[in-house]
Amino acid sequence: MATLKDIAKITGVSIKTVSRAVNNSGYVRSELKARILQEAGRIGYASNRAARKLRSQESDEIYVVSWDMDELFVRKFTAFEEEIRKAGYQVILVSMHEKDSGYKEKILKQIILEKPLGVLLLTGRFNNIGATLQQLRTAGINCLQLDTQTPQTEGIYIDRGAGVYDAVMMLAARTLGKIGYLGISNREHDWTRLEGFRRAIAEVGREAAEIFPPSMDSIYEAGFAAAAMLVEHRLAAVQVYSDLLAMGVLYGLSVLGVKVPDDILVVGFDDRDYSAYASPPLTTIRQPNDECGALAAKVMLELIAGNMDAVSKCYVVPTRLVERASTNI
Amino acid sequence: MATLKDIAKITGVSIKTVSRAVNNSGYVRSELKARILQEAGRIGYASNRAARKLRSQESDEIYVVSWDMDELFVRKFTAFEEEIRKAGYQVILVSMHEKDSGYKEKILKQIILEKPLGVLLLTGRFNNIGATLQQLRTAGINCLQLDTQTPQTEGIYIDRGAGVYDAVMMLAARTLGKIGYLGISNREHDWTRLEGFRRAIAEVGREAAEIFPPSMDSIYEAGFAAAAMLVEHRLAAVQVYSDLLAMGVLYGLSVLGVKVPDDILVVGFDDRDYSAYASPPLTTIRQPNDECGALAAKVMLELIAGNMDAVSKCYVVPTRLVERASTNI
DNA sequence: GAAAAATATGTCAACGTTATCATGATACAC
DNA sequence: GTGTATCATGATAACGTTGACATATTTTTC
Repeated sequence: MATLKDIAKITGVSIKTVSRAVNNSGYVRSELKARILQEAGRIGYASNRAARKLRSQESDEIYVVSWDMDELFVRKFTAFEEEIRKAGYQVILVSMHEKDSGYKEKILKQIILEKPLGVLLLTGRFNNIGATLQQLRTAGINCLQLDTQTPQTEGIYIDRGAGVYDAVMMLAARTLGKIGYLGISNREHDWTRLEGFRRAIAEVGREAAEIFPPSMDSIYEAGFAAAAMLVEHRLAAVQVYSDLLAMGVLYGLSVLGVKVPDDILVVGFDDRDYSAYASPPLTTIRQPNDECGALAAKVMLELIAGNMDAVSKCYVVPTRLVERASTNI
Repeated sequence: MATLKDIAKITGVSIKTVSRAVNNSGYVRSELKARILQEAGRIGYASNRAARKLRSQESDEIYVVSWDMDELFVRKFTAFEEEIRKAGYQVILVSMHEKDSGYKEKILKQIILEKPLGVLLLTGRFNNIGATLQQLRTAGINCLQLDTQTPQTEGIYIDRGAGVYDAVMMLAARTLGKIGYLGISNREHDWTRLEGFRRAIAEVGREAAEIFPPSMDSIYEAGFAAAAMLVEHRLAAVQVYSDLLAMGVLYGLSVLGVKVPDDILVVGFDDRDYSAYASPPLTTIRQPNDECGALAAKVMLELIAGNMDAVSKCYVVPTRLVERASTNI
């Protein structure tokens, strides 16, 4: 492998000068720099990351900590990774899908030990994400969470209320009957969606119903069971809490012989992969996970650049309504 | 951060002796070693990976190269990652979802430059995966592919033919009518499934049909359009090439007013996340992606341990039939 | 035209680890 | 008792890079 020493020997200057040239730091005559860079390219020089890290005591690695790698995670991650890699840094993914709880602490210690350039917590499942962030910050590590669930004073937040508002306004324009909201019980972050629903209903002055199915083993089953409730309420349209719940609803309705969209319009939330493949394909409110990932990368790069107040801002990302057959009368 | 030097100072021995103790290499009096390790634990010593890599010229990093991170990939990856991390190595994920083709070569060069302990190619989309493997091997890097698609003389391979055979035998036991196979055109690796279908049909001596829908923009649409073909053939049951294709089929059938499973039994292939959420939930042949990932880790660890012929073996992994409502008469 | 500032290069040491070689011990054989 | 393994430790030098500091040279400033 080619080293700075090799280039120094070839060009007849000191190692330090070569270092300055390839790192674009300090002063080097532009003509000399050009010659050095040319030689470097010729012999295929690439900086030894281990040596650089050892000496400079700073790394070019950004850790992404995940809990479960579902598709929503993947969308965020790939967007983040692409942006970070473009900026010349390394992304290291660490997943924590481990059973015992001590594992989390162990991994976290390992990460702090590596003194990475940054850490992105890409999971809402940290039972104490605030404390973890604090722990990283006191260790002097740039860190960021990407939760998007709860409205926050800082961080990246998807405006779910506005998404639901838009969808319900669309439903109101397409039907004359009663519009329902199918939620899930006991979930705090359901609130933002419900708020959007109420705002839209108040604006159009339409008859409405808020339905909360009893919780079951799986969200899908809850949706299946809830289909009968929708029929009872004689809804013309329904906004469902999530795509997964909506999938259950679609199955339940088909078993009951209720046609979508002929008898009832259905809108989901998330835009999961499967929503496009449902029977019928599901209209849904797309969570812009890729945008969030890219945005997180941007904030991280700002942080690395020393712009510390980038993290204390609140970024609100809008959703997008994706219309498919389930609302297409 | 605590270093070997610190421990040496405390215990009053040389750095090298401490190094020997913590690395369990060379000779150290057992009583002294115990004392050193105790001190190391007390002050929270952890080996500096950068320094170790620089000096020893060998790393503890295993790269995983992916193309697209779909859920099947995620299942393989998480299983692989867990096993490798348990063995004390680092896993670094590099995704190549980049447009320009030169990108692949660039990343590959970067990886080789890092001289990692191993590389796992976790993608079938390398247009020349054999050459890439060769390139890595000549660079002296332990490497492995995890394609699972095509039957190979070496590597890990999912026995798709046997999976389809099992499913069709189940269908034959549940119905008396004609059984169909819905494939996709122009795909070489369709062959293994078709072979399984034919073997089962030959065994039960049942009337059968092999149907290949015209290719469309998306697999899902192709399935939707193919529903009519299934009806024309008056099939009692159908084995579909993939879950995605089957999702289209289910939608097409529902529009045509054909009931699943009352009028026709449907079996997919893959066990994607969405299959459990279809209308009705889809019986499918599960690809054991997690097992494959764990197996790949095992082979990789063998390779690292110097057991070079571990990679030249062929590992065949069986599928598993997951029965859901779409075949539940 | 002298002082100050910017430009341009080099020397040396250090980051924390491991490899090489050297040096004692201690044990065992003949 | 001498020779040869085995056991046990240390001194020193790397690995490739960058930081601190030194030293020229050129340019700018008043």
